[in-house]
Amino acid sequence: MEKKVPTIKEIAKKLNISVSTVSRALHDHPSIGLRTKMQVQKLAKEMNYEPNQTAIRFKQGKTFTLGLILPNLQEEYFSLAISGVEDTAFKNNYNVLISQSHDLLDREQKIVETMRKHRVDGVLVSISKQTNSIAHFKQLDEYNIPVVFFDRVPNVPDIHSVWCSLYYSTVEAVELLFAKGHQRVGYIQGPLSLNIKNERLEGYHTAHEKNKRPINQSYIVTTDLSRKSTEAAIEKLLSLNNRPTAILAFNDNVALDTIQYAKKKKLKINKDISVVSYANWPIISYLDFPPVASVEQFPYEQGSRAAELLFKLLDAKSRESVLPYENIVLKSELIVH
Amino acid sequence: MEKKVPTIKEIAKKLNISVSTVSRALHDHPSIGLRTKMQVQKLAKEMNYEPNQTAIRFKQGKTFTLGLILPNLQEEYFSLAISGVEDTAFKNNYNVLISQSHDLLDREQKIVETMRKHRVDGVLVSISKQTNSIAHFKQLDEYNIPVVFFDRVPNVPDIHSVWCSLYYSTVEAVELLFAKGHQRVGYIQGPLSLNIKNERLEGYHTAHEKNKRPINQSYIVTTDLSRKSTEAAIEKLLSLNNRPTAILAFNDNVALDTIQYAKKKKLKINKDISVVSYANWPIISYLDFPPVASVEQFPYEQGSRAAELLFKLLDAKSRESVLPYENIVLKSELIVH
DNA sequence: CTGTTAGCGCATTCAA
DNA sequence: TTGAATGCGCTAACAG
Repeated sequence: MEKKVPTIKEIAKKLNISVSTVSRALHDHPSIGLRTKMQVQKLAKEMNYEPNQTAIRFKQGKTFTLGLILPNLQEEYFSLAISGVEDTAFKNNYNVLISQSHDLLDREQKIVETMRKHRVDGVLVSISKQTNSIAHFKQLDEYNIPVVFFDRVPNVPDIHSVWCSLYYSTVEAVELLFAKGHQRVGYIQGPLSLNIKNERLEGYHTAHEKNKRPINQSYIVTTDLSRKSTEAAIEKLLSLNNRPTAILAFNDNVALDTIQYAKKKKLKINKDISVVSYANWPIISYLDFPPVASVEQFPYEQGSRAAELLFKLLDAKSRESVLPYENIVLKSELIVH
Repeated sequence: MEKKVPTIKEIAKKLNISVSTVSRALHDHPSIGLRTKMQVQKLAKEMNYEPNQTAIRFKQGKTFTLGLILPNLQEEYFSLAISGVEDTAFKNNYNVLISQSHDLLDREQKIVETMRKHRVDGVLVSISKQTNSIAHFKQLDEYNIPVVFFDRVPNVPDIHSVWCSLYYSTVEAVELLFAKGHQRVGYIQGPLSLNIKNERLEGYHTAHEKNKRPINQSYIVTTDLSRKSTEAAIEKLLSLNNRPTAILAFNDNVALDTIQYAKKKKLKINKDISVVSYANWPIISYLDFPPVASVEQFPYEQGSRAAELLFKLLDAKSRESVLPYENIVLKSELIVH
């Protein structure tokens, strides 16, 4: 009942040749006679021979698997990144082992441990919002497992990374709001751990400077991304004497919470208050009053570029060479709705 | 620079004992002297010994990996299912290899091939909407790789499956609409391939019968789940003389398209027309006019139950026994918003 | 209670 | 151009 999976040994026996010849024939080794090679390949196909991956992995000391650590899978943003990683991995005949940190540092640390034990060949990671040290990733160096950070990248030197620069789009976004006549633009920033490359804030500043507008520090508030915290933040903004008429929200999630809260407070969206946001979820097209614009960060491309970089590192490693740290920066785009 | 990973051989040498003794000691084999066992375990810890998974996989002829095939990862629904599968897999020290069929039959077939080549120990699948034959899954039987279908389950005998029954919730949903005074309830059904266990339709019928309402066949329309098709379907309903005042939508996606289209046609949601839907996306809480109710299908639980069933099958297999086909049916719940 | 041995499937080195 | 032999790390059958 169980179909027996053939091995090179059986092919060898049937053809009365040695296993090494079979192995070489199957790999198009140059020093194999055309006749034998053809014979072997023909029989292999007939017998439905398929190399035993577990054996190869064992022999090569590689798993042909890369670990992908994400904060979560719920956000479509990350699931698009997965597709980018998977497509690239597939092209390289690699598997992807996905794990969610659920934005918890200790889970992230455990995942790294698990992946190391499973001997993944390399790791791609978008860090959790609690991650304030990357010691657990640095530890992988000792095992010669390369790591590429992407999207959510820690602000430390000597790492490989791929991320999307938000600076120019942010300037553009704030200037768009100015152009629409908004005098006072608030900014709801995310947790500091995710803000280390504070490009949103820099862009916010630049836009104000370029347009000779003063910055009111009370227009800048912070959320830890929980709904409650976001509501507290927006509440702070709305209760100001001269409250902002437009808001730059850390991401679409924050934007949604902001919009909902503002509506609850009887504010008319896009009239009393406008929102610009980051991420560009497809879902926002279903909103009655969507953000006026979104900053697209190309998660699919970030994922595939990160995977490509990782394969470059793996390739170098197999040639016993070491590449310098590389930091790839993509450019975001402002999408006006 | 590269940290050398110790093996049992080295432990054995250091203690002047044999590798098999080390192996047994590490596995708490009963026939090992307490002293030696302690010694071994102590040294192993000191040396940071970690068993080489690739070697074990090779030796055992197992990958300790299960394949998970999903239509896509974008829908939060499926990402919750992933979490259910992963948590259960983790408890069993298994890895999960995830792939997306993107609702295409040929991709699904290729994925099955790939997973077989990678020698996954078992497969979990929620079929694509094009899947009209499960020959590619049946083929896995010959390799003794068990398959569990879940959520989107084909309507054929002799399979293992886990799904969520929608019948009672659908009756409840339609009766809720009746109770709210709706005389005419339309139904936008999905593609036939996903409708084989037509529980939505059955529930729709039952509710009408129970309440002695005739069924108007023109109130039942079909979408292939693309936006265009959904719009055509709702257009059909809205252009009827006696158009429905409430709609049962195949899922939240269809519900969103329906609501948006109705708004475009200047209908007041929840007044001129109400919607009930399946899936209960968190996102709908952000809508100004969400569906009046949703049928929750517990994707996380479906995923974990499916994984548990698969492990039961794997366990039986390792004992050379074969279990009868099992079909686990969960019950959906109507969530009124 | 412990050691010896064999072997999983494959790639590869060395020898012919 | 091909074959024989080796070993990757581990488990388990068999022997003591």
